[in-house]
Amino acid sequence: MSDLERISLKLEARGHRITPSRRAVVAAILARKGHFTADDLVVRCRGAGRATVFRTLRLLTEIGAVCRVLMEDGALRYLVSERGHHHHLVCTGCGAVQDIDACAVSGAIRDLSEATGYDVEGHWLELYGRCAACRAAVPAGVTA
Amino acid sequence: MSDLERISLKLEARGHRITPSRRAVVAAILARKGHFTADDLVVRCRGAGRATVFRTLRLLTEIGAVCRVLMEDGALRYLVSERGHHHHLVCTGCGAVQDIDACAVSGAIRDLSEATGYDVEGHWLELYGRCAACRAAVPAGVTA
DNA sequence: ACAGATTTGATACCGTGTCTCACTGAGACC
DNA sequence: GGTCTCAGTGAGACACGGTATCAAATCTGT
Repeated sequence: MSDLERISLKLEARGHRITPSRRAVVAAILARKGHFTADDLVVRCRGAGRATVFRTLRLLTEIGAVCRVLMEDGALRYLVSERGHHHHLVCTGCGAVQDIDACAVSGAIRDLSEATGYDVEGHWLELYGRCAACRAAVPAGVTA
Repeated sequence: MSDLERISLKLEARGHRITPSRRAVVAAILARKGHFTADDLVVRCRGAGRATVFRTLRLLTEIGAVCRVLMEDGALRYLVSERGHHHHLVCTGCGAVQDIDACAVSGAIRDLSEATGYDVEGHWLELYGRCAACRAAVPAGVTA
C-alpha cells in the first residue's frame, strides 16, 4: 500500500472525501524530502488553491500524517510523519531533521506533576544541534 | 534596585541608550502580569511607535530580560524573565505560566548525542497542563 | 433528477514582525 | 556656540503565514 493510499484511507475513515485537489496536495507533500513550508506546497500545487493547501495541511496534521517542526528561529515548518508522539532533532547546519521516538521528558513530567500540582497533558520539545556530517565539514567552534 | 533600573543597566552595558521610549516599553512590560503579546504593548505604549516596541522587545529578548513562550496553538507570547535557561509549564485553563528551572532534558541530550552523532547545542521545551486551581474548578474529563 | 452536504478557489483579511526613510536629539569636536 | 555624527524614533509600507468569507462546483444518497 502506498503512502498516498494509506493517507487517503485515514482521511476517508474520518469522513473526508478524497478529491483531486487533496490528492495533489498529498502527492506534493510526499514528494518533498525533509521539511517544507506551506508556501512551498502552494507553489508546487498549481492545481489547488492556497486555501485548499492550508486546509489540507491542517487536515493532515490532525490525522498525524504530517507534523510541524519548530525551527530555531521560531518559524514553523512541516514534515511528513508516520509516527505518533515523537520529537525532532534539527541540524542547524544542513536543516536535516532526525526523529526521536523515545520521549525524553516523560519521567520528568511525573516529577513535575507532583511538584507543581499541574496535570501535565502535553508538551513540545525540539532539539537543535549539528549532525555528524556537518561537524565533519565545519568543525565545532569555527564560525564559517 | 528596581527591575527597570536593572534592565536599564543591562542595556547600557551593551552600548544602548536609555531613551524615554525604551523606558516606556520596559515599564509597560513590567506592569504586565503573566504573558502578553507584542500588540498588547503597542496598545499600552501610546508614547512609543509600533516599530520601537518591536525593536525594544527584541533587544530585551536578546539580553534575557524577556523570554518567548510557545503556546499550545503555536502562537508566541512574551513573558518577563529574570532567569537564564529555563522552561515553561503553561496552564491550558487559565493561561498561567510556571517557570521550571531544572532542565528536564539535559540527561537525555547526552544520550542522544551519542546515539545520533549530533552535537546538541540547544533545545526548546514547553509543557502544557492544567494547574491545581483549574483542576478544582473544572474536574479533568469535563469539557466545560 | 433532486436535495443537502462537502469541497473548492479567489480574494479579503488578520496577526506578527521587519524594512525604509526622513527626522530628532544627545554627545563629541572644533 | 556651531556643526557633525550616529543611535534612536515613528509613520507607514511591506512580507509572511494563516484564516474567514462566499459563491460556485462537486459529490452522495435516495
